[in-house]
Amino acid sequence: MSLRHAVLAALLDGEHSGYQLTKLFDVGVSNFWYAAPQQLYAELTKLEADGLVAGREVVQQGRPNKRVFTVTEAGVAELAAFAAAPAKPLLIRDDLVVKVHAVDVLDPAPLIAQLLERAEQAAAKLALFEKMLKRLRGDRDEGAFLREGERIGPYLSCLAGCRLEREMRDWCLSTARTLGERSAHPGRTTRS
Amino acid sequence: MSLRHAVLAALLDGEHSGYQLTKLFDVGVSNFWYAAPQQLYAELTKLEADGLVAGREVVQQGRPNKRVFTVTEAGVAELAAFAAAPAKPLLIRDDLVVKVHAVDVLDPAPLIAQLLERAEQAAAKLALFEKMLKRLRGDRDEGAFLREGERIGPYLSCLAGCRLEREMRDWCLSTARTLGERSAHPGRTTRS
DNA sequence: GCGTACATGTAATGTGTTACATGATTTA
DNA sequence: TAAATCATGTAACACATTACATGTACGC
Repeated sequence: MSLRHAVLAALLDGEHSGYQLTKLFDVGVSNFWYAAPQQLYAELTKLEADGLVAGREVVQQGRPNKRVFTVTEAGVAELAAFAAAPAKPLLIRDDLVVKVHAVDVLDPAPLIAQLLERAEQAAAKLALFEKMLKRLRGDRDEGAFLREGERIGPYLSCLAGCRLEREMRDWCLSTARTLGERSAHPGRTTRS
Repeated sequence: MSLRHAVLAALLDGEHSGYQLTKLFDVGVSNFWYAAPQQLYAELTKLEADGLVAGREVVQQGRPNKRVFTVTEAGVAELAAFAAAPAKPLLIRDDLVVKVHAVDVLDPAPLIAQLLERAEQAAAKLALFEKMLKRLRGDRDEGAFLREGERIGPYLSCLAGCRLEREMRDWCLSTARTLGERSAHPGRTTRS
């Protein structure tokens, strides 16, 4: 039941439509929550019915109209209750690491390809996150910004995203290298 | 539908009962897949029905009997098909980072407590993983083991777990410090 | 006798994913 | 005119979580 809190937290950054949230949650790991587009539309409907967000129609030229949402006072209260409650443990599920775990009975070639692809995706996200950090802190350096900035939440969560993506990239690259070298010099008994 | 592959991968490490898998998946992030106990029992039943694992009754003294499972040839084939298919993107969901994202409208005190608690948990897991790495590589150094070891999959996935837990620990500590210092010296306009 | 660890499940509920459906407007 | 982006949803299905249920055996 905490998709709603993730949505509320995302809406603190400003008014957004369902579609815009889709994009934010697609980059997603930035705020450590993944959600599919359809989940977001459904959740926004529920949140509005519960009075935690307020919707507003925005008429656009050249594009379909959209509804943008803001967090209400009740929404902030809900977030406060959520933050005070004990945090659930991190939920993580990753195909790729499972495959690597099983690599000894598998053909390593497709895995190496997938690791390199994932490394690239991670590098791209990292670049995106670092750009966002720069934008958030403006001309201040990080220390000063974290001491004096008015809004540091998104910056701090983005730092977490950076750490994750950096490690993901490096792990993928080093794992791909290890597997590649073993394929090139199979100095051990072949299994299967 | 890849809980089954995570289970198959875990069973490559040796015969395990449902209960034992419960413990492995509870430490869990080591192989980057979280699953609740009830999921595992259900999945094992299905896997056995599909012929991907073989169960064997183990009679114990002083304890209830248990059924342990091994991956069959069909199971390995299933894993191979899984590994060859494109990997799904990493799925991550973390309450705690969502809370930090929203910290600017919240009371930071309970959050700081949660961050420190999480840091401790991460440190404990890291220690566990590092012990496991030592056990897996034996007396060889890492480079030699990765070049010459016969079974490196679990080692590589455990390295990923180490990276994640190390970063989680450091991020939690540095975020808690930042929030703590701001509470101590509120040199900015108070909101709300 | 009580709590903890071992050991395994069923059933109900809640959440998330996938497929389908629609339609405007912009760029190639 | 075909594809891409913007924009929002419904419905069916798959999956995960929670609560409940049961029972052995060990150590305190």
